Amino acid sequence: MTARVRDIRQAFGAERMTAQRETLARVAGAMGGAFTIDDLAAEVRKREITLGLATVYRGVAALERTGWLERVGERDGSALFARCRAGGHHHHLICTGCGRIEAADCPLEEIVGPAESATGFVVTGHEITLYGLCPDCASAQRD
Amino acid sequence: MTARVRDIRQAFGAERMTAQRETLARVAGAMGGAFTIDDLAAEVRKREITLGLATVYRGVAALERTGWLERVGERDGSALFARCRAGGHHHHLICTGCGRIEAADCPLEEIVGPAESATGFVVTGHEITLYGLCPDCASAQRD
DNA sequence: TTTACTGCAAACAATTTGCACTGCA
DNA sequence: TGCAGTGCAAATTGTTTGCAGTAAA
Repeated sequence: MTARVRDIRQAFGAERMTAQRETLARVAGAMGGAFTIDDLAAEVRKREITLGLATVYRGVAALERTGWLERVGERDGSALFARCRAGGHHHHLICTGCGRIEAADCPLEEIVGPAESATGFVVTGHEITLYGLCPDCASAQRD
Repeated sequence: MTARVRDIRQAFGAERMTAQRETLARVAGAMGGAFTIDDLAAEVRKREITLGLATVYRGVAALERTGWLERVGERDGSALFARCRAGGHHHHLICTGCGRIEAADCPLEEIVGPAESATGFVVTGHEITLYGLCPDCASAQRD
């Protein structure tokens, strides 16, 4: 689950690599689910490392730029990010209980076609995020 | 397109109706598409009416509570709202050219069902946004 | 040596809230 | 009349930015 060294090295693409950025990529890669900037900063702090909040924001933005991280939605007004390894076109299911994230297939054709003909738009991209409870959290809630 | 009197009366459900709220519901109902709080406030101002910004926020929240308005996404960090047909699921198309937004019906079940059975999640909410070019921008781009 | 990255604090923008006041029901 | 709704301004909150110092390349 933890990101490998090769991944970390490539996380920032052609941009400059620093100790802070390595920490950022490493911790983000080990988060295991969707996380906010605050979650990430807290996790970094747990490792006894201090990073300026602005550095975290800028680092995450850079990781998003290279595609290493993906913005997958929002929670309580904060942006949610995740390292998603699923290849190809897909969307995300985010567990509102534990932040766990799963990839979901995209029923693109069934949505886009009708939408285009109904509105005259030419659809070039889209974003679909589903929120819910993963099996564990769902069963925990039933107790 | 303009909301009828009956609609306005029911917009706030059992909550108290005031002159400000009537204005709010009337203007929101006449917006024709998605709008931000700011758009709405500006439109109200055009009618030579003054409403406190907090009143607009609280009024929109109330309209959302009753289902009369729906939060449909965000633009430049501001929440986007729209008056949508009650009950029906739908998604939105955002024009990357001019920012114009259109709503279209959406067969949500076709996304949620398969996603739930594939992952074991219980889906409780969703965010769907399509990006593309509206007819005007699409033809402008061809020139 | 160049200049991108960092940290801090101040700046920002959207939204919320406290409080006294007003006016529906 | 009572209490929900209003208006203002101050407070919050997530995020961005200016700037001087530090360190990759």
